[in-house]
Amino acid sequence: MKRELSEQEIIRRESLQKLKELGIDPYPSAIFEVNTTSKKIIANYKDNEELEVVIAGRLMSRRIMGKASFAEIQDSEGRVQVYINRDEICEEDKTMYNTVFKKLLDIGDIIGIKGVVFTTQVGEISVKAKELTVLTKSLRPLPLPKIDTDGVTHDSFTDPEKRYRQRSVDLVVNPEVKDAFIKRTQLTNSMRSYLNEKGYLEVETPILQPLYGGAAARPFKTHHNALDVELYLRIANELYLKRLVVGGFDGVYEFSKDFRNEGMSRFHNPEFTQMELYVAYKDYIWMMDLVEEMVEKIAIDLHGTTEVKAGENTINFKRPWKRYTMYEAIEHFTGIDISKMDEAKMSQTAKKLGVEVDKSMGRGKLIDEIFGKKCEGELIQPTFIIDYPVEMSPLAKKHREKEGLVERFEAICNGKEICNAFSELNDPIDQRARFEEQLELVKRGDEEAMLLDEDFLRAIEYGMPPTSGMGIGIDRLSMIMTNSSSIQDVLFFPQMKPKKD
RNA sequence: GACCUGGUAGCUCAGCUGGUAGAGCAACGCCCUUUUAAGGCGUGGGUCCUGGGUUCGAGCCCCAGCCAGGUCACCA
Repeated sequence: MKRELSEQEIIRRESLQKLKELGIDPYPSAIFEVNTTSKKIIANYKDNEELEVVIAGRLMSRRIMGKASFAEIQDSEGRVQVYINRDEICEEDKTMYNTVFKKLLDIGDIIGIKGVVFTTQVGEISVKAKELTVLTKSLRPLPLPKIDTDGVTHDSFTDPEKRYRQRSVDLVVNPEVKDAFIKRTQLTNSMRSYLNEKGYLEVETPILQPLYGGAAARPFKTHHNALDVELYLRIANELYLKRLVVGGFDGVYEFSKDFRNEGMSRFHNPEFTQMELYVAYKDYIWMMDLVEEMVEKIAIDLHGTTEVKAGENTINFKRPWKRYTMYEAIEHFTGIDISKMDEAKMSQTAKKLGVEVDKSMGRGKLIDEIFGKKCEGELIQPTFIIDYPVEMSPLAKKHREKEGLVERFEAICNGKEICNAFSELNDPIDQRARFEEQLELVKRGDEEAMLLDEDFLRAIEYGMPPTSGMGIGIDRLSMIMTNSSSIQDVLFFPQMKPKKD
């Protein structure tokens, strides 16, 4: 597996060798004690102050003018210019400047600078180097975008394939990419602290499961050698969290990586993150209030306001959000009241609305299709859609008043579902019947129908208190909160096809 | 999965109607002690995504494939 090295890589390896010959370790082990950052230097420097600093980072540009040079160092917070004068970093022996800095260092190398902050004649806050330390030699040339005085970027590294496949490089040369990921972590921190303040317990449940459940999706299959059993990667954590509610935890939540063996798109990655929450003695109406409050708080924590820009739209998470029943939403967007229609009439109506129908579709599926085609994309401001057909929701409790519906809601925002919740079905006899209906679907070839989980049924036969449960898509919410149009922009390492070569 | 677009130097890209493979930056060499995307002068660098085909001749045309992006479908 020998790779042909490019000219520039060969040169860098030769420089590496020469550094070693000069007795300089290109990969030293000792601590390099940094005492500030680029950002702090620029923010805090006052003229005429004798400020000694030690910084470290990547060498990102070099302007050599004989015996003096300017370079830019990029650390975790930004860049600062360094002034390197031959006679300031060298005593008698000028090797450190003439050979090491000018010849053997390359853009991308990680160096440490000890020096004094000053302002150049042109007025740029810089560090005058007194000591230069090689911390890591870089063996590959970085793609190197440059920004000119008009703010125009030249040679920017934008090829999405290369960016996603080589995120390390992307982060080095496009530091603004970091911002979305920092926001994403702030989002989960904000959510976690909200839930903790409410007294709910963060837990962990299995990713490797003998039976998958809790959602309608095709799973990834794997194999445990020692036990010689097939296992599945979880598609949801619902059934395990409910077992914990049976066991006496009244409020549990989990941030979970879930895995679905389905198509990919800018909204779908095979592994994605959800937060699921289950609270005993509550119902779905109560949960709507919680979702509103929590997401509003997240928007404020991240942006200092409830208004968030997402593409063309400005989304306002301020409470209260609009609430429509599914029938109301359909009537609102199509002008047709389908609530009293039978299956035949509804099928006709769907066809008229341009929805593709086939004979296998029951009433519930038709409603869902009409909603998906005619309403979901129109809902830009956060909106709750309430009361779903029972056929689509085998784990939700039947509606306390409305025949054929369940107590379920989704939160829709920017035309996409971000949250799904219901009053959890805790009647074990009904739950068994619903699983059996799902099994009928499996027999008819539905690859996404749920499996009957006997162990879960046994748990709720002991009695699960009335419970409200909710799942919220962290990737989708992150996309909205960071104004990203693709899920790949909020995942460090989105799934890509392996390169064949 | 379908359709559209793209894949050329380390990076960003040009390459006409099929006729010797190009530019800027980066690299390398020399000069230069406060510069600002790019100081000056000079030099080297290519599996034109892969495999077939047409042709005297293919980066360009044709076929098949790989990878990516977009749109749609699928995915509550």
